[in-house]
Amino acid sequence: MQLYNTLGQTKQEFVPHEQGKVKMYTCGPTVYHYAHIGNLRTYIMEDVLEKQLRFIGYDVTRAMNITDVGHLSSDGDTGEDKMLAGAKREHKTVLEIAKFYTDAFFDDCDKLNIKRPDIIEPATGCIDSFIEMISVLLDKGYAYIAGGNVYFDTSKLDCYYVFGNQNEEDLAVGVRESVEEDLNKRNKADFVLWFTKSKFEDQELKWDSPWGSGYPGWHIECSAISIKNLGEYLDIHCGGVDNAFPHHTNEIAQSEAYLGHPWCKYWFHVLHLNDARGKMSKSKGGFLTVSLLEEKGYNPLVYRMFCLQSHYRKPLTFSFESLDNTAKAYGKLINRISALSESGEVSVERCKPYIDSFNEAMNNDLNTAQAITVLYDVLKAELNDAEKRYIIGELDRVLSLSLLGGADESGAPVDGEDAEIEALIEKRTKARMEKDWATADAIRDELNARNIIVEDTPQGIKWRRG
RNA sequence: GGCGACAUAGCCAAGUGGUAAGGCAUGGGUCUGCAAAACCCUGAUUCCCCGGUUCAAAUCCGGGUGUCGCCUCCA
Repeated sequence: MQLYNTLGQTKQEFVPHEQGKVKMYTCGPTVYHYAHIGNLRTYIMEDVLEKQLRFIGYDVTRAMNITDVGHLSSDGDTGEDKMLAGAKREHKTVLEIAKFYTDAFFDDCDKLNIKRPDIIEPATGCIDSFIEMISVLLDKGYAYIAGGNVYFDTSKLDCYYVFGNQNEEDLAVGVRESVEEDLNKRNKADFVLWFTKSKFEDQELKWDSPWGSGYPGWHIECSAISIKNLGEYLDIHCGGVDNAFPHHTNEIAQSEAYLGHPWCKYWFHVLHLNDARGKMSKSKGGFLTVSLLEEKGYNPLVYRMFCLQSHYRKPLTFSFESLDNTAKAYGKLINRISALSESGEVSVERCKPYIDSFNEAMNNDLNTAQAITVLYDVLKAELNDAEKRYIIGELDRVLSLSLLGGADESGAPVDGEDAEIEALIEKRTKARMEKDWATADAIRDELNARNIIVEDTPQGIKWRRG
């Protein structure tokens, strides 16, 4: 498989550290608010990566953290911790907030058919690992204590700026308004490993450490959780582009200083979802969530398809015009697939070329837009319906667009409402037989008003929820 | 100021030197009591601009322009 690696900024052949096995790490959400659909774009693309790796035979182990502490300072450093601000806003404790939004995050993932990582670790459960790692960094001379905090000393590294050719002198400190320079730092790029003194004095969660009561820095979490669960050699580290610097750069610095050898070989970064104003972000407000899309009548999987039609390394601009476009396309696709019968013998031999071309697209740096066109090729192909269903089912193991409709059908048993609809359809059929078009159309209008779509096909009348 | 990504029809988008995939929308047609669905047909003399290399460039090189991101909160 060819993958673009931010480390080196080129497409490279993917070769895991241990043959046949892939260790994958994902920077998880900060659970102080709902995830917006831009956040979810990253998780969708990572999900596709993981599933494609499994599809072509790798044994994948994937871990993700839940940030319920640390790197939570509020937007613009207005003096409140994000988790604390969330807690105050909703009159809950920090841990209650974390639990609530963690659950909300996974609900959204479920709706988008995003598989749970094998390992999910909240940061608050790994404090001992952070302390152990920081202790080693101090012992090895990669860290120092100043003003009550423990800092990582970037000048001890041969190469700090691993993702590009930056010079430390060019770093603009405090570019953002209201972010102040930390005078305890020996070098501009140094970062905090452990806080005991911070501008957020009312930190709700604190832990004892050799350096005093405090809480972990913003970057140590991912390194420690990854090494603890996936070992000393990581194959793929994922995240949104905005994490490349400084978060991932710092992770590499501290992990390799701690381990004493190279750590992660491939860095997979997903570009942002933009709207007319630029990057969608929680701090700007007006962001879209999965529930909001549902309220507007969109199936969340339409958003998944929207993401898959683009490439993960391209900025994607969101607009309702584009989403409507995809909603239409998705509806048509599902329609065509559900019209397929179960008849015919499946010849794996005949199906193979389509699966091959799907893999060819996907193994070329996850060309999902190209991979989706295989779906259309299959529908048009000279294959029997059973074969088409078989191929689509296989491809959907990676695409996860519920193309064969499983979830919907099993989740909607015939209930009272269905029986009532069936009765109305029956009545309309009778009217049509008698050429009583007025009655037939009236019934159809009534059903339409209840969001039921009625279609008169040569095979009989079909109905579905719109 | 420094670093990085992106730029193809109304929209989403493939394409990595050989003469512009696919999807949605549009228009026309078949079918139909009508509608819907389905199916068929219909689109860029051209790939942000200007140079260069080549028999041949959307694709390579040089120089611009524009949009977006990062430079210690961010997916």
